Amino acid sequence: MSEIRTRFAPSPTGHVHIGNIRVAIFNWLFARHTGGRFLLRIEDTDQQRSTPAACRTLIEAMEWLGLNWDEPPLYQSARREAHLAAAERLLASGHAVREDKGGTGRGECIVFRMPGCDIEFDDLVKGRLRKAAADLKDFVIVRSDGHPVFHLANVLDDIEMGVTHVIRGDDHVENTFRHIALFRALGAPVPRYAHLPMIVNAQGKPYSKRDGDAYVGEFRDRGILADALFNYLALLGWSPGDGRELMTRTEMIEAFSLDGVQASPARFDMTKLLWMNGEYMRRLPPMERLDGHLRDLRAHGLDPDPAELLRVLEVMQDRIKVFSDTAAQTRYFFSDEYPVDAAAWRKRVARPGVLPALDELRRRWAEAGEWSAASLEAMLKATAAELQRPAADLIHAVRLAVSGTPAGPGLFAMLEVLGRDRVLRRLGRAIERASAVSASHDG
RNA sequence: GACCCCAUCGUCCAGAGGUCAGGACACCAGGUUUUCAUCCUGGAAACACGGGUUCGAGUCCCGUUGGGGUCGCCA
Repeated sequence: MSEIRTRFAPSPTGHVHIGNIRVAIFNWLFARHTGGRFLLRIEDTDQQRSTPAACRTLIEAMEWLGLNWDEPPLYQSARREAHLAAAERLLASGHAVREDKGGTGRGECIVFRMPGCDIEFDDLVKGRLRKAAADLKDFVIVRSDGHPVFHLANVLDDIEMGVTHVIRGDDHVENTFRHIALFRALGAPVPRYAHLPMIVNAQGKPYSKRDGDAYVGEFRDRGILADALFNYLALLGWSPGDGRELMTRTEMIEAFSLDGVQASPARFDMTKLLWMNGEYMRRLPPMERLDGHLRDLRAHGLDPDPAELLRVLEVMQDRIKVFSDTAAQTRYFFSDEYPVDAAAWRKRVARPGVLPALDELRRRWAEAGEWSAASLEAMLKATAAELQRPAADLIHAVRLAVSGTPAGPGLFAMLEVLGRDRVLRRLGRAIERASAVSASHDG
């Protein structure tokens, strides 16, 4: 019984908040670090919200993040009889009484009597916490409609599961005094407690429904990698102490300790998460990223051949930092319909002397024997030299003409992937458009 | 209002009485790159305030201010 057992005990709703999932991460890390067990309890006693779909959402989120549990999950709703039986025992032992609390006329409920002494405990992150008896009030453990209340169910299930360390959100500290009294009245050992500070939004305020980007599913949909989110969340309120930030699961497990947990709330910083996601992204082989990129492209009405996408990813290198940026950054590889940066166009294409040069280049590339990055580059430079223009002028113009944007991968690698047909077609189209514009200006 | 908790660069963390208060993200400047991203170099940037304790305080104590949590027959 000296084995450490932690648990994550969410009440399933359709959404899993990042604050909650971070609690799960800390429980998981602590269990894995100590060689203990990480358990899952689903507190599904709220009939309205705890739908099967909500439970599925929760489990999916945990699986996505790799938060595996070591024993079959306990569904709190299945424990009702046990909860009620325990309430009877508390009644019998005099720890609880039946009464119409507050005289509501709703009938009798079961009220737990606080022991009347001060209660204190050593919180693993906040230190010694104490509450005077006068500030501790009796509370309902079974409602007049016969339903067990959270406090009772929670404590009883922790006993049932043999939980040794309760790691939960800061918002539970006040409950802990009552829970400790309950454990004692029930004759069960009191677990150790660790209360994690809350995560607040960019404004430093507690998260509310109005805040976007706060549900685990939204991060996944947006293309954030599970490992990146896990790593980022683990670092919110905890650090290994030696400055390491990008860490593997193994490294985090090895370094994790509740001593290193911050007692003050942490602000969620999307920018840093995005940076971290980029770091994880670039370490991923293209083959492994394929699905994520494909999903974004399809969501934007593009459906490229995987082999072609692979070549595109190759030339894009680490420019795409989150899956959801894929279509925006690579559309021109898969479709002739892509936006054109008007300001850049004016600056690099609609310039005197550029059009004839582009036209000459198009003629030479049309007759090129070999369509490779190296030969294309050689031909462009030769052309520029002969026309006595800086190669950069042509390079920029061609880039705009074939991709519509001034930013992107190395031009020649890009041209090679684009292929001769598309490049010549777009060059032609660009020349046409540019001369039409300049003609109208002249007239 | 009562009870409790918290307080180091803009943000996340280091700092367990003696450090030029360190790192990361973001930001700014320069370099590399045909562009962008990457990469490299450099820079600006913090101990909330006031009292103590101490030879010495970001570190300990008290107060102030500011932020947060809880005060349900919700979980």
